[in-house]
Amino acid sequence: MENNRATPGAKAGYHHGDLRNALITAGVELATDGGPTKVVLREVARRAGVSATAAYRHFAGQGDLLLAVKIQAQQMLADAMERVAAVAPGADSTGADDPGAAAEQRLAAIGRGYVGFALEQPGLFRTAFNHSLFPGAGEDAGWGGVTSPADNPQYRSYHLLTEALDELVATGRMPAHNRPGAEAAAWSTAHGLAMLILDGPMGRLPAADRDAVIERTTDTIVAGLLVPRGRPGGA
Amino acid sequence: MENNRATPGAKAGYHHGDLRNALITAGVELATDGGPTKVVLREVARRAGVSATAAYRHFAGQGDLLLAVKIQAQQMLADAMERVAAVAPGADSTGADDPGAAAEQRLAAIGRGYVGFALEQPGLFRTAFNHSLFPGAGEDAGWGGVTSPADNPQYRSYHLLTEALDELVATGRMPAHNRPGAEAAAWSTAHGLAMLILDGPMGRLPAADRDAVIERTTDTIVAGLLVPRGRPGGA
DNA sequence: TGTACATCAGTGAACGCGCGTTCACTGATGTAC
DNA sequence: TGTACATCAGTGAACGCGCGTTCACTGATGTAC
Repeated sequence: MENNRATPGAKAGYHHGDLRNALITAGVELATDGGPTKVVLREVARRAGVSATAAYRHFAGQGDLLLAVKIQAQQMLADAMERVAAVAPGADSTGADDPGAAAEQRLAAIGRGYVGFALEQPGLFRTAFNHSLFPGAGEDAGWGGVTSPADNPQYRSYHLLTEALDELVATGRMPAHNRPGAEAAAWSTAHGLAMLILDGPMGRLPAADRDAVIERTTDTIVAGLLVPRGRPGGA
Repeated sequence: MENNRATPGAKAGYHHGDLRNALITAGVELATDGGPTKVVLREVARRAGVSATAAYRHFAGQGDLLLAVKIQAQQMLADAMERVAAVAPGADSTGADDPGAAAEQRLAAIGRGYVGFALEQPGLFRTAFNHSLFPGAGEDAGWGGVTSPADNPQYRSYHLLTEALDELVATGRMPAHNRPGAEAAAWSTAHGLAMLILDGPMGRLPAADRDAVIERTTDTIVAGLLVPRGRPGGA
């Protein structure tokens, strides 16, 4: 295995050139197989071909490094979802016979993409949602508020979800009064499904059963989002 | 702080009498404030007023001890849900004007109980779902299959959920063809909601907003469970 | 009821481990003149 | 273009820490006779 030098042709020397990124990459490697607890400063430095001390030129400490890896994992989740959404029907809002149905399928695809990433990359998924005990009490550990704008790494995938839901309203397929809080409901269901499969009681299901559960759960939450419900204040 | 002796009046001696349980109790204490990573053999033994070595008379090692604590945390979650369910309308299936509505409220109460436990006892909740890396690859780490019977510590709360869903069908409020997989959908939504509040982007919401999100998400998944959907094989 | 002895459930010292972090240092790079 | 020097980005040895676990041990308990 080669050291992760800045560019393949760059002469290997005392100065790395892009050590910060190389360390993050090595950290992501470790997170990929083993999750957040494997992201250990000394091993990350070792993988980058550098002394442990060197990491302190680029990160305040292990917690800071792990936070950077966490944010990277969040971005990789967002990338995966964008890839899925790009393929889903109605991605460009044109050419669909039934724009409402297309938006609905798009929402379901986003959910499947989310759960799919979690199952294919459990280490990264866990890292993205790592509950960091030590980066400072009360801190956000990589999350902005749910409604915060674009420098939140999760914002891209959150935005995908928002768009799909908006389109469901625009096409008349979802009642406007169902719209508030819809992101939370959709996201919660996908997230819980992923977690219960990874670490919970659904982890032992045969693959076919598991896929059926994913399908039915997706159908259920989509149905709940679309069906007219009592307006706020009603029963 | 006293050593955790078997019984208050028992004479403190060389032999503890109920050390296994005392160690689990100390482990639960640590898990309560700090989650699973705080459940460290030496500290558990210290809290029980005993040498670290003594723990090896009762557990194979740290992983085994943590597993026992995890199972205890699962039982405490089940207890909390039973408490909530006992208070919910229709708990005894009698005396309700509208049994269907009662069953629906009961389901919602179970969900709120689940999320409530997670928010009130985050350390225990995380411990109950701790992804243990080392108790042996391929092992279950405290979960039986979703359909397995009563020696599964989670079975009690799972059973509550099953009963509520069955009753929704029995009262005609939920179409029978919605029934399969309904546990997974309900559980996933509650679990994801809890997780996203604890470790995810919904952690920063003001309490009022957070409660509103919980309410709307609950409504959404319940609506999805109740509304007639396409039968398997349909679109 | 008393005694010998096996077994059980503790003790405490010691081990090795890998970690995060600090320290004084040094080689490489860039800039002023 | 060349040289002096400040600054930057590395090195490697060392520290203390708390952990899990092993070891030889010993006090307490229970049982056979």
